[in-house]
Amino acid sequence: MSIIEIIQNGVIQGIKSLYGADITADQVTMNSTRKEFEGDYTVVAFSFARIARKKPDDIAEELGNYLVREVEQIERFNVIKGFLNLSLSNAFWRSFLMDVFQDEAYGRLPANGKKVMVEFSSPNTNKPLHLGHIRNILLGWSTSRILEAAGYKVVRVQIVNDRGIAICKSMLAWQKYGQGASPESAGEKGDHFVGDYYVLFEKKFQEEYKEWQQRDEARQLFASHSENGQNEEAFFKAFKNNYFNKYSRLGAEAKEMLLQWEGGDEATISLWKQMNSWVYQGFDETYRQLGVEFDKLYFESDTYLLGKDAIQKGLEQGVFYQKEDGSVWIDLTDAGLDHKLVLRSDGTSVYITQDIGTAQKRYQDFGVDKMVYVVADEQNYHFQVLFEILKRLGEPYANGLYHLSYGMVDLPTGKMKSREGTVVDADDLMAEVVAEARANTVERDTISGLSEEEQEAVIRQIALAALKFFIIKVQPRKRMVFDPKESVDLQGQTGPYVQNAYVRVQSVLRKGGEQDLSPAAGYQQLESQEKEMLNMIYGFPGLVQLAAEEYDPSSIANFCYDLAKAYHRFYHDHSILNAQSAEAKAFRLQLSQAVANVLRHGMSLLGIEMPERM
RNA sequence: GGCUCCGUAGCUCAAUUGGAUAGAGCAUCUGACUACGGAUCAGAAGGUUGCAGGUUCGAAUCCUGCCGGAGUCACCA
Repeated sequence: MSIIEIIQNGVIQGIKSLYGADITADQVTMNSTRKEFEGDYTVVAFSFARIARKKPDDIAEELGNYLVREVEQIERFNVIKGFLNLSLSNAFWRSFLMDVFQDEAYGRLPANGKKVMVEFSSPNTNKPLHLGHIRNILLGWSTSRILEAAGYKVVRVQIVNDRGIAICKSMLAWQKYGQGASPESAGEKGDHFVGDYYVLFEKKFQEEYKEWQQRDEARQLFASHSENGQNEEAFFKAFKNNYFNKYSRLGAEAKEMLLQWEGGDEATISLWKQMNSWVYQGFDETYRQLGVEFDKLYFESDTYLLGKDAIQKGLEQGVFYQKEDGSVWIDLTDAGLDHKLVLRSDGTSVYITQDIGTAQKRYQDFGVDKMVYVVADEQNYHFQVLFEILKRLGEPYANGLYHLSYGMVDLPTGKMKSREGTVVDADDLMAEVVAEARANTVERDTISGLSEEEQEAVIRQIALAALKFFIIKVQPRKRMVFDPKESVDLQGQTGPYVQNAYVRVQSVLRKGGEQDLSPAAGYQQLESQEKEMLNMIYGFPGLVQLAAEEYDPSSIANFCYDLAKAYHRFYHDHSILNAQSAEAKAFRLQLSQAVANVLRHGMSLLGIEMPERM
């Protein structure tokens, strides 16, 4: 039983014995005592005022006396304005520390026998990954790590959007203008190489469009279609898609290519495979740099026809209804949603059809209890609809579906816009933070004793810690502003700050960790800062549980920062190796080790590594 | 326009899910080791938590109404 439960039970029994009332554990509001007061845990007495028909202060006083008398671990209490602050005994903290300080897996919860799938990244194959993907990937990866630590078996997947008109544009541009070039011949990463052809297509298309706008055909269209007062520029901007579909030569060629792809044309398929394989090589490199991997990749080219069977079955069950034109719909108005099309009148799929089929396939493949989709918040409505449909189809995993929705990443200058060239490329960004970390490390000259490779590894660890922490510390739901200048900061509330606390511990342990730590058992007067850290460490497993339940890695990041901060302060205020007694020294070495373990574990849940020196 | 999310210090973010005097970092200013790593620590300054009501012993948090921002409302993905 945790100390929190022990206290809660004590309170329940105390209320019973003092006032003859029965209460439950969730009626006992408890939290860690705030730093400015003495104590470890605080029980709020206000809620008992009605039951006991006494003033909160009096209740707290009586309850405090009861708890000190009846609960072994509680040693003292004080009452301030209806808050009962409880101090645990030094013996309790000492034995807790003794139990955990060598446990590197502390915070890992026992296996719960459940399996969860986490889908993240899910890029298109026509251009390289950017900052938005990075937030997605870091959220997906850290969430999957946290779920693992909370006892789940985790399957990491992505759905690769490898088909459609976009990749055809890249293919067509390469075919027309590429002259047989390859990433090798161009000396370029595969995903960037293919992305360049996508951009080239857009450029050529714009040129074609501009030229067409001067022709009679276009002039007449503008004259007859332009709404009252709409100027030429606005008209042609709005008309772009129409032009692509009905008039453009390049558009027609791209669409023709898509048809050939769908028809299984050999040359087209072979070109498609070639282009995509270049892209995958590029993606793999980016994933490797970020330190993430997947258990299984789903490709849209395999799944885009899935789901039709499910629609048919649902139609028979009456979940869906068919209109006269043959299109199939679902009425979700009683769930506060809308009518939604699930199959076109020509019998072809829409996006959601595919998602239904893919969910079913995944369940067949892995038999998961839960599925988490890491997708930006622009698709909130889509996932509400999808989950409601899967529920009505009676899918066994329907209650375990979760859309891990996250806000878009903005730049200090505003939104990222590909057309304005403000999109922050993932590879460029990583190179930038590494360069910054390298410059800093060289200037500090702290690790020049290490080999070249070791130095480079440490620099990368620092750089990625800065980048990852900067992004993960923000709650997923919130939109965030990404300032590239701040993301390479290595001081303050940053990943390297947390790493530095860990590195300090390692340095101390190298100098004094070999000795016998058993005198720690005789350490009597714990400092408040020591208890503060122990209290935080004590709460770590519960936080892992909570972070898993709420799919919220930011809480782990903030915890790591708070613990590192507490350690930095302690380290400054108190001597460890030159402590006043052998008991204090041993205890502090244990405590340092415990802090380091929790920091390393906590940061590993975010996909952040700890260097031994920095 | 309907629905959803967001609004906290100049800036970037917290706030133990309704608890105590709303906390950190950055930026600004001032300090700290003849000491275990200064990527550190301490201090100053910075707030009507968008606004107005309501519920409550207690509200940044819950309810209502406004204001501002974002997203979405395709036989697109």
